[in-house]
Amino acid sequence: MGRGKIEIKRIENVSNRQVTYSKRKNGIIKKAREIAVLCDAQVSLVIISSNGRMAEFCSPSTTLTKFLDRYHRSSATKLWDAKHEYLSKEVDRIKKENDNMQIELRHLKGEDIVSLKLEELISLEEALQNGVTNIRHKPMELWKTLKKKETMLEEENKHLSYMLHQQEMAMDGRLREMENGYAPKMRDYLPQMPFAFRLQPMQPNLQDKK
Amino acid sequence: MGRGKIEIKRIENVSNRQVTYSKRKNGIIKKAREIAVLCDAQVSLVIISSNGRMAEFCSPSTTLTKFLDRYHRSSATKLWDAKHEYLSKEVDRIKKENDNMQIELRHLKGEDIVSLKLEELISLEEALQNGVTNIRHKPMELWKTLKKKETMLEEENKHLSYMLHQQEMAMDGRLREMENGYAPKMRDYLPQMPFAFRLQPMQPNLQDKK
DNA sequence: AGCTATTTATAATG
DNA sequence: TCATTATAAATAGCT
Repeated sequence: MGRGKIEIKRIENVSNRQVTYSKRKNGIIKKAREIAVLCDAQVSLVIISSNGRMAEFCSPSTTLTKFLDRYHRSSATKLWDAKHEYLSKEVDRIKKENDNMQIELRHLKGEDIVSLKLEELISLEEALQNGVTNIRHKPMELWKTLKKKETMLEEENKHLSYMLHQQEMAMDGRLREMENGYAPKMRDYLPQMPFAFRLQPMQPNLQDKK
Repeated sequence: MGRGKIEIKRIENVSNRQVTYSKRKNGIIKKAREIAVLCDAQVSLVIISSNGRMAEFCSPSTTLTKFLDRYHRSSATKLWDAKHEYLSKEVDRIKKENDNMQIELRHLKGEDIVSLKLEELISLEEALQNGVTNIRHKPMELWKTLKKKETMLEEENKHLSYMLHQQEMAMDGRLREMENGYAPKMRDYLPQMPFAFRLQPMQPNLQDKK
């Protein structure tokens, strides 16, 4: 359509090319508007010239974004998704990491532990015990105190046993001696003996010991 | 360009509209290809008909994505960024959540606690103690066992003290009785007495108690 | 779908 | 760049 027919191939003459671009750009935009109006179609047309200038047409009441959303929905291509793939994967990865930490947290707080295997439970217990140990050594101190109390009581116990043993021996020795002599058999009236003497209490004062 | 001139307004006759759409769609796509080739331009053309079918042209060697990247770069609009905004914010939000959980985990594991305030430390300790309590009650059982041992030992202690007391009383009573009679003073040779009698051990077998 | 009269777009030119 | 114009191309209405 012009003074002469032209072959459809790149126009080498720069100014000729620019002129043709300008004319045809207007032409195609007009056509885009016409088809949009006449046929009630949605049209997105973007043209970038060889020197980088951009022109666009978008059918009325359609922003390019809305339009591309629709494009995405009706198109089988996943070009749009490809652009989002990295971010989406990142989101998924971090969400998974999040979930695992949530679970670990819940376990450390002692919730939801029925699902754990025995080994997991053991290492979890270790982790907790370490936590207990490390946090200003407070729980550890309680633990040590209790342990110390135990040791102390055991020693006290041994001591008392020893004392009791010696007493019994002494007593028995005396009784045997007496059996050969004058006094009645001690064993026979030990139970009925009055409880008259005050004894220094042998159990330690647990609160004062360190 | 046709048998008659037409006004550029929506064609009400449906089949007419569809025919015109089909013809003009081919025309505009041809024009798009021509301007792309002739003028070395990049063209994106997407048309969606009123009945939802989509047609597109994209200049050779330009995927729509690449094209839109270029569009984005040369355009002042932030349409593309807007699409990314949600995902980016999501990433940031979850990363922050992640960090907080990492910190909480470290604290529960007893690391990095110098930075904590006292109240935080206390509630952390409580959380840990709860964890210890709840995990299959194992630490709790240890705790209870130790406590039970303590109670047991204390009772044993009392018992032994009582026995010792009674023995001493009995002994003292006997000795006083003897002092008035024939035997030498018991106290004076108690220490040198032989350890001949076997005594039933009074301390409980700690392993067997429940 | 084709055809074709007619309109429209535009290449060449000034 | 802009206007003109000859001519190619597109297409409305018809079959």
